[in-house]
Amino acid sequence: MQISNAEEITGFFKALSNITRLKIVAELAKNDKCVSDVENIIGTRQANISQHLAVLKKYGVVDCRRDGNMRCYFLRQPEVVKNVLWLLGKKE
Amino acid sequence: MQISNAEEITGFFKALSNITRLKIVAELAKNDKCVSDVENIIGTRQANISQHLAVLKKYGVVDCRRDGNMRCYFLRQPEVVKNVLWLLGKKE
DNA sequence: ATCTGATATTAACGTTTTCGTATATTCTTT
DNA sequence: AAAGAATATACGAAAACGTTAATATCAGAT
Repeated sequence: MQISNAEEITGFFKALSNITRLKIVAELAKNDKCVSDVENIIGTRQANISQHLAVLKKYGVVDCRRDGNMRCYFLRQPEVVKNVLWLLGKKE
Repeated sequence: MQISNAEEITGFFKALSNITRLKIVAELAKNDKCVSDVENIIGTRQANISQHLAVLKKYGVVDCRRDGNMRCYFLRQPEVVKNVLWLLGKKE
């Protein structure tokens, strides 16, 4: 097992190491969502959701596009994320 | 995508979100190793390696067995770990 | 019983995360 | 232009993390 891009990989893990961000990512795995959608589902303050989305974006897990005055967030590598979560869900 | 055991999953990510621990895990994916083996390969002080191994153990990523006065560490779910790392290695 | 090698634990300290509050930005509508 | 809705950013306090150095533990050999 060779780890070439270790920084990138630890970044991915860091991004998903917070329970709120994990929930956000699990939601985005279903479909793209704007910030207020996420806010309603997760039940956390808007500013905090935005902060977590910024972290996820910083580590390359998500990206977003404008849609009116909303921003629509989506997974950059949906299949990778889904497979990883599936593997861990199956764990023991 | 349903996340039932979110705590456990974020724990796994937290465990692997540090570059030293990622390296340790990548080494253990090759074969089991005692602390001094890891120390030599990673090139970090013994105390630090032990601490990181303790974190990995706390989050259920590794476990260990005694072998004389050494401790032999190994991955608890080698296939899960290998598959996750493989997926991320293939990213983009 | 003591010494030694291997590993673990603890304390201290600087750095990073997390989350709240407040404020700013940007687009849309009027 | 002004107001309102949606989102982002700034800042500060508390908690968590990472590293080093020092010390403790524990199994095996003498």
